[in-house]
Amino acid sequence: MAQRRLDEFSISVTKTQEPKAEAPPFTESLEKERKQQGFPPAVLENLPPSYFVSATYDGKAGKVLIKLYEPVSGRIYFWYDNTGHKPYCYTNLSPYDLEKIDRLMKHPGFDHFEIEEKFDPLLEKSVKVTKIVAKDPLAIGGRPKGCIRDIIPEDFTKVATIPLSAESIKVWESKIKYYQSYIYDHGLLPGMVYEVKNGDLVPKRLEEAEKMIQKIVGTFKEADAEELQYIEQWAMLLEYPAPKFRYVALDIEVYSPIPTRMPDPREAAYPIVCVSLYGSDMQKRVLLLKREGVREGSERLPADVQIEYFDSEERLIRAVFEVLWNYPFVVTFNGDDFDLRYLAHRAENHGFKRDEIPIEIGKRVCLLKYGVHIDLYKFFFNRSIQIYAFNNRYRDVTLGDVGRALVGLDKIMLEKGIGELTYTELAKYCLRDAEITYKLTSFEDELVLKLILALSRISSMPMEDVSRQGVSRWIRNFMHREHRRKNMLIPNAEDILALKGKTTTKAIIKGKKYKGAIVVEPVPGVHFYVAVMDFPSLYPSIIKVWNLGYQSILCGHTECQTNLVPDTPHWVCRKKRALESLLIGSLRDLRVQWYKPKSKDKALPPEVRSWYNIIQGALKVILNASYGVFGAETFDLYCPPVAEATAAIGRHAITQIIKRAEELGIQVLYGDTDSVFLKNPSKEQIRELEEWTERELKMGLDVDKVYRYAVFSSRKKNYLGVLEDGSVDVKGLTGKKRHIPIFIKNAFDKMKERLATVKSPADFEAAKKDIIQTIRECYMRLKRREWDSLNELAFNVVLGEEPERYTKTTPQHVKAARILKESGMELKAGDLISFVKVVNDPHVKPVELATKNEIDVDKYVAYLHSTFDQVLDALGLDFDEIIGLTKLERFM
DNA sequence: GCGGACTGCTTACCT
DNA sequence: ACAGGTAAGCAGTCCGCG
Repeated sequence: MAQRRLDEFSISVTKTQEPKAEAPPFTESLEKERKQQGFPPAVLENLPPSYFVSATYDGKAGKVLIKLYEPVSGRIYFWYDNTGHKPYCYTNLSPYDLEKIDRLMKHPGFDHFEIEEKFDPLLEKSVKVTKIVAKDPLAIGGRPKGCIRDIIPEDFTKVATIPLSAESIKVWESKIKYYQSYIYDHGLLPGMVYEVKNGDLVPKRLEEAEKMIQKIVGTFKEADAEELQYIEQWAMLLEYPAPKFRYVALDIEVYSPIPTRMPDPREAAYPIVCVSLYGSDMQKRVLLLKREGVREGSERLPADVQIEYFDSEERLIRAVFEVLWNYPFVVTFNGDDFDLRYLAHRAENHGFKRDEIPIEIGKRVCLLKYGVHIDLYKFFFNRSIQIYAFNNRYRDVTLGDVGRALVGLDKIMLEKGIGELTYTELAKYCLRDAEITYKLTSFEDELVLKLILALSRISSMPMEDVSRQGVSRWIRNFMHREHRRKNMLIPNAEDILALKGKTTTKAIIKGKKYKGAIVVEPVPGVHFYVAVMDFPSLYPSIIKVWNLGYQSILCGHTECQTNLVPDTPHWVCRKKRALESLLIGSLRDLRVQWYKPKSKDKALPPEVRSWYNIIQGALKVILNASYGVFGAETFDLYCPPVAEATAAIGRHAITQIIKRAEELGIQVLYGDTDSVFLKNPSKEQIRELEEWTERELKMGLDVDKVYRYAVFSSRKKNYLGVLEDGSVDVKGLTGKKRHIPIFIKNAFDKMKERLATVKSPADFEAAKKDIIQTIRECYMRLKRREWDSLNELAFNVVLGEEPERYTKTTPQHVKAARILKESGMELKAGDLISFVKVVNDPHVKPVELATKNEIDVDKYVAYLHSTFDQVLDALGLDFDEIIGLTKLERFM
């Protein structure tokens, strides 16, 4: 019932009668109109419910600027700070001392001092600090020299009346982006709904969402008051509805005299010959530059595509800019480094005035003066997004691969260079790229934008930042937000490290900082009925249950020193909850107890399920990284003993489970980090194990899945399991690695399909025969050189670095890359190298350059051998025997 | 000069 | 710029070998 009301309500607030603010075709009158209206868009005294989508510091105005997206009109409105908030940092020097620092007092950006009482989480007590308030953010930090944050420790040691070490002079919070600091101080929530009333920015309260939040909070019966507070806070961020977005996908094509070379966007030396725009209002436009000697082309484009020819490039660019002044969201694939950068520089080359260019060029990003630019390349490149949000469905971060994997749409292959295409060929090619970019944004009900919105809410970051930065920044920012909310000083990384930096365990891998998880030696063979039990989000659970955080680990109380982390000398505070423990713990609880199950609940309307699915995905990404960040030097709250303690407790937990399972008479076949694979356990045994874990470890242990049967070799992280429904899990086997030749992969997949049909031990005999057949066939085809194309034999390996930067060794793919480079190919880190193994000297060759006869067939047979060995061992088969038989046959 | 044992580098994977 | 653990293949080194 409540669910339904939520839905109705979201309609009345955000349902945008399909925003109809159409992208107007280029007209000079429209541009005039815009100028008359004035830019930025009129700051209204009153604005209907709108989404906080972006924030920045406007240097000209000297104020924070917040961009609000109003979904009914589909427009962006600007709101400028009217509270007089100013940038600042803290120090432990008194104003009296600070006044002695000449360079500070005379600094043009210095404003005034204030004295504040803050809680110092490392000293575990309240302290008086001086707030140094500045006129502009760059005065605090950001300029290479002469910033307030550097001046203080540099100069005070000289003027101090008593000798002081530089380390004892502290400056805090000087590296926080000003608009973030503003967001935290005003308790603003990016991604949420606001109104402007009499010029003030005020949160919009949505009754139905609020009711839902209370309902959710009510289901957490075991949480204490402090935990409930956090659960409620998160639930608010996650329950408020998302808008329908109005956006346009943009892609440009540039003429290049050398077809294989990408034109440099910083020089923008060549003309932009085509721009495609694909809008959420279903506008599809292709803007083409008229050039001499280019033919029309015979193909036709779909009727709903609007083709526009331009005599001058300048007018074409103006038409594109009109669109960039119009849409609230502009989506590109690599627009930061190419499309927008090129457009902006090309416009400069044409003599456009600065305020005619709607693009703000940064070092690594390109933002829009009006709307929000989302660069999907940056977003999909994010490893956490790739793995956890999209389950590794795409492997290369290219428009073609991501498009193929997520929306079933590939790039158009070109046989010629851009300069040699006819107008229609060029239009088609360019439009397809914009179409893929558009569909990557629109698919599954605008999943990508909604995911970014959800992450923006969780992390308190503008959508642009959240889509470009990594998970450690998201986590850092919500932790910073909570420090400010609780009036805690945000500690400096070096202070945390100096006080709590030591690790004590020894990593198995050379060069790592501490010991990680346990992997159980598998029991080789085929096992029927295998139940996999695991701890749902083990590490976040540990952080919650054990109260882990930089404050609580190795705390100052002697009474807590007996609360030891197993396998380490570290102790954990018993008196006060750590922020991280509360934040991560409450997020975990919400995902496990509410969003994950509800996203699959058929009783809920599909829109709610789909939103919940996005939320649980966003939470998954964050939770999966929430332990790792403590062990990452680049994380602002880096605290190695917290990471070490988490892993140690994890080892303890799985060890206890294994011990208990064996005591219950269950055979443990395998286990990794947070899971145990149990051979044919009874219902009672499972229940006992669950109950024991809950009671003794205070953590949940669930049956994650049940394999009809599983195949283990003696290798860890290598197995194959067939589920009840016949689907097959393949983990770590060479046959699924992406670098292996398709030729071998196909044979492996054939075996996999055959294994999926095996239901009982008796079925195995027939399956084995078929598998033998498959292998023999593959072997014979190799020996007889019967493959369709050399591509089938190509290994595909990613170049981790520029080819020249391999100095220690020269791996095969680098050899191939260097050969390619000699033949004029441009190669950089991240490129995929396809090569085959050949008989003659360097023993590798890029596929493009190789011929059939030089293939080293024996190398491929050896590879086939090792790929299949991982499974054959367990099935009691022997590769050599399989091959040997065929040799015998040939003999007879 | 060559092969085997060994270490280290690199990539791709697992949780 | 989340962590550590594992597999595999190859490059490079060292050592013994009349």
